[in-house]
Amino acid sequence: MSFTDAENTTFEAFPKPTHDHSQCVKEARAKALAICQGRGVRFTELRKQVFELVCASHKPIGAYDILDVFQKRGRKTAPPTVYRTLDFLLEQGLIHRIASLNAYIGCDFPQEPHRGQFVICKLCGEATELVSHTIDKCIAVAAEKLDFQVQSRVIEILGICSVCQ
Amino acid sequence: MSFTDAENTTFEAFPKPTHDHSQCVKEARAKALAICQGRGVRFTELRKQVFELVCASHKPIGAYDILDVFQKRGRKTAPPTVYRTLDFLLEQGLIHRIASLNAYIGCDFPQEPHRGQFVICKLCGEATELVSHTIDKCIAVAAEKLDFQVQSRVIEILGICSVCQ
DNA sequence: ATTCTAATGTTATATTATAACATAACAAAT
DNA sequence: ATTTGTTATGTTATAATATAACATTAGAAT
Repeated sequence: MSFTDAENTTFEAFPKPTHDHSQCVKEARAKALAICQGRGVRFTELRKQVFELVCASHKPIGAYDILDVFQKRGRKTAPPTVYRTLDFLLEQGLIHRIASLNAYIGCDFPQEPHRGQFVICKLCGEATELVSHTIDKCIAVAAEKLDFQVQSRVIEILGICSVCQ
Repeated sequence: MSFTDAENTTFEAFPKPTHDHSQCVKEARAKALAICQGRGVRFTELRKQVFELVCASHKPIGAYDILDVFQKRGRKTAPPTVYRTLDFLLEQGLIHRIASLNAYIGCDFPQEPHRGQFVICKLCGEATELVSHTIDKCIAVAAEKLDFQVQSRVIEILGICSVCQ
């Protein structure tokens, strides 16, 4: 579910506990595969598995959490394998990194590469992606005034979600 | 130097290489001292020294950089000492943490506690603090729509500053 | 089949941060 | 000025996050 309000902010609601998450992951994987095929880059088994782990919930997941899962599955894996794979997924815009948590989350709008904006619940850990064109605009205005060339940005809003209040 | 534009964004220009930085630090230290006295918290020698190191430039500085300086000065210091002191300065709003760099920078507006918004040059490392009420407003609107209680936020804009272009 | 490149494996180590407990410095009250 | 309670700092160890450097494997393209 997503909105575009008067301020031109598009965002998803905190994922309802009731939503069919297996379906959610399935769609994300199909999208990711299509994007990779379209770009002529390989969505290997390893990449697919890491992507699925990242998308397994709407809570950002740490690199070492991913590592642990692989190791518990009996796959002997070292940190560089995980980090490289995360880097690939980041480059392709299939996931985002949450700097304030050192963690990773699936991108809800992978079709067009963009910088994520996130609302993150400190209690349940759920994170929601925002797309606020007003914020983008405001940043663009400030950047222009400073004659500053924007390359990337980190926008993370932390607090308590409606479910956890 | 600071501006407030039509979008209600207040910000400082990238510090001119010509500005009198020793004066800049001196003022910051006086302000910090006054704030601590006003609040009845202690601005100890250690805290003063860490604060001065953080304010020594307009580039965010890492905790271990601070540690190195202390050790080079012959003061036997361990990480917890530095981190605790940084935590104190953060709590008092005298410095900010830049999540995307794991680094710390002096706060330009310590009188009233706030969450920083930063523009950071990836080449020279200089960082400038923004205060955009438009961005704040936009976040508030989105948060209200999501029924989300904002506790803190991370806003960091990375790119190339006018000097480095 | 060969060759080239991209992907992954492997080992080691760098960087950032905190837990847990010990000591010291300071402030307030006797 | 001593005691007492509290805050600040010291100390040791280790946790958590991330990357460098080089070896091997798997795919793609000829």
